[in-house]
Amino acid sequence: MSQINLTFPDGTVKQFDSGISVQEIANSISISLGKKAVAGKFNDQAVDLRQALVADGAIEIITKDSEEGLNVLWQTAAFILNEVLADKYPEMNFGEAHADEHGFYLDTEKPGQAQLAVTDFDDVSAAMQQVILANEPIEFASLSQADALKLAGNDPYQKELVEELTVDGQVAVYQHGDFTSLAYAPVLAATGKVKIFKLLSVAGAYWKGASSNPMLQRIYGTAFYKQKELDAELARRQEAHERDHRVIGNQLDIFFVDPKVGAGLPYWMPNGATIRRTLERYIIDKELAAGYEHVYTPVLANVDLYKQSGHWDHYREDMFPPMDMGDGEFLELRPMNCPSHIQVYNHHKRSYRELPLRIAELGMMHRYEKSGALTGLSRVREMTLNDGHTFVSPDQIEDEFKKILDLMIDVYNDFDIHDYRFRLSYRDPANKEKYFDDDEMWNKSQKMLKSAMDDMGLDYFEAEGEAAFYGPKLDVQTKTALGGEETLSTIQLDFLLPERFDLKYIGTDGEDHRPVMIHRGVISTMERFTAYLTEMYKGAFPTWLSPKQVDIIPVKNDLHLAHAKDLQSRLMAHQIRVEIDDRNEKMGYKIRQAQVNKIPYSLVIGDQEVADNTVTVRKYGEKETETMAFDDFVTLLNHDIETYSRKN
RNA sequence: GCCAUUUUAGCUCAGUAGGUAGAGCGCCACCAUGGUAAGGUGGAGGUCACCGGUUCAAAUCCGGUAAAUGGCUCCA
Repeated sequence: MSQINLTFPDGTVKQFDSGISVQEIANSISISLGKKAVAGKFNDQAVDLRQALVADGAIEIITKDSEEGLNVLWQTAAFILNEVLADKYPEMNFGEAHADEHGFYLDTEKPGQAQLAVTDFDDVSAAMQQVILANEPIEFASLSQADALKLAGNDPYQKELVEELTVDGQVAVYQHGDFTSLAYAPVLAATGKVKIFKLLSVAGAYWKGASSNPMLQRIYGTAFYKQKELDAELARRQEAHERDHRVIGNQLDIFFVDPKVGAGLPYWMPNGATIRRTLERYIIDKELAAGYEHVYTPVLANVDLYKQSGHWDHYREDMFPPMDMGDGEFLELRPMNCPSHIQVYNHHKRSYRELPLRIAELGMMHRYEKSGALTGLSRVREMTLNDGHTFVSPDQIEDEFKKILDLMIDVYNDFDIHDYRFRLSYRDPANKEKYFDDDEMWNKSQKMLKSAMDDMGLDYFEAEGEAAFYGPKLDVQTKTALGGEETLSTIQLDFLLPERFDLKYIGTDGEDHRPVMIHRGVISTMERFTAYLTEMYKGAFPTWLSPKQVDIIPVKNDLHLAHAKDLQSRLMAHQIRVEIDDRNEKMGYKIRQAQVNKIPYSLVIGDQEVADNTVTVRKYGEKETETMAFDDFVTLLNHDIETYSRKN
């Protein structure tokens, strides 16, 4: 019998008889591993425990309690869901079943009928429970492609999947009773191994993720070995909901969107406006210190400007339609600020001595986002971007790129933002028509970005098809409360617009030269950044950002209100945002209100405080109070604000 | 834009089977009230998203529109 060499994760290589199964390999290592094993990984590809191995390669055992082990459980739950639905609705078509970050999903289609709905979940769940209780083996088998196609019947999606999953004329499948499913990924060996599951929601999803394809009905669910784990997952979802900036934005009166005015056009209430104004002042000061010059440019411009920039050709579906002024002029709401800043650059003849020239603006722009994409403050149709365009000579690109990154990292530290990853966003080579057509430019600038990142020793990942139409980008990717990934900051290299607008500077040689543009946004749009911070802080903004910073609570209005008012005006003289709660309510009630509204500091003022010129301070989220001299409290506040309440 | 669901008081939600609306919180008033998470009583507040249809009668049934939510596609 021939032998194969298998490499284990720790690097050791062992020899086995060809045809050995993953389960047998696990057993050979230890009895406990054999028991805990739920699947294997062969050359980084998840495989069933019963898979026979006949070639050399890297092997890894996936255990029940690992993250990948959970995927096997989810895949099994999806298999059972698939089986139950196929039994209940013989005419139903099925797409792939998959595990994702928090559970599984299965794509379904009832041709020409009402699709499966949440109201069907009780019935379907009950049927799944029966399959689980029966606890019968799920067989792992291999069919010829012809047999598999026969089983797929009239289901167009299954037919396509059979073709895709065929290897050497054979298709791996799982079978339980009369039901056969394609093996998309490993499942457990028996239906009873799925202990706790829950169907969660339905949603539309395009077949193969292409909007030109039919839309299937996707059923989402999750499963665990223990009820406690499911409870924890449901609690996590609840916590995510409570963190959602739309929920907090409503509770704390930060913003609203009025359908009368228009979808995606948010109103900033005084609390939100205070946060925004604080952000704007902050970033402008940072930029001034970094050598930027701020401008104001119009949100409307002649459509010709965007024809010249290329937005008209490459970005039109995201733009509001032009306004016909009736005299041959067409005005366009700008979707980006770059052409405006180019006009600023071009307003004077420029010398190499002026470079890098850094133009910045809190630039308001309008993009016609698809209705289904709009989300609270994080995806809107009118937004103000912390925009900046740096014009550099080619030899200054790398240095300027690093300066911008330094600024970004500095700013992130001030906000205590640490959970993010860098993405190098390239154009999609298979889809070149979406981008400006200049291979050399793309290759050159993509390489340049990568080498600058390597040079700075920063971790990043690369993504094709994420570039802007005019050039590649470095994006900073963060997570929203609900788990979605969003771009916060971005730095983009642009060799194209300088060409299109014929930008020049006079070099040391007295000749004209072409500058390069770097587009950058550090704190994103005011809208998205506010949404992000709201979720990150869960509405408990650090003192410097908090709409209300201090809440003064007189113990008894008759006796202490006058003193409270005196304290208020003294704090206001220090630019502190302070309110007095002089309602006819008990103290406990007012303390509760201050906590519910997440005000950083509550001050209780009674006889003692009036007599000693002290304040009794309760910090948000803490139960203890501290009585201190008023002046010390002012010092504490100022320190808090000056350091942005950073933890480090 | 697409699929599904939803839309009732400022907010969160009830409203059973068609018979023209309720609660809690908030707001207002009065009473009570001296130390760290909800004192009491009363009151105001709603074209039941909008338009149309079925019906003697529609918050409730049907159709359309808009918006929101969950996803998909697309993006700061």
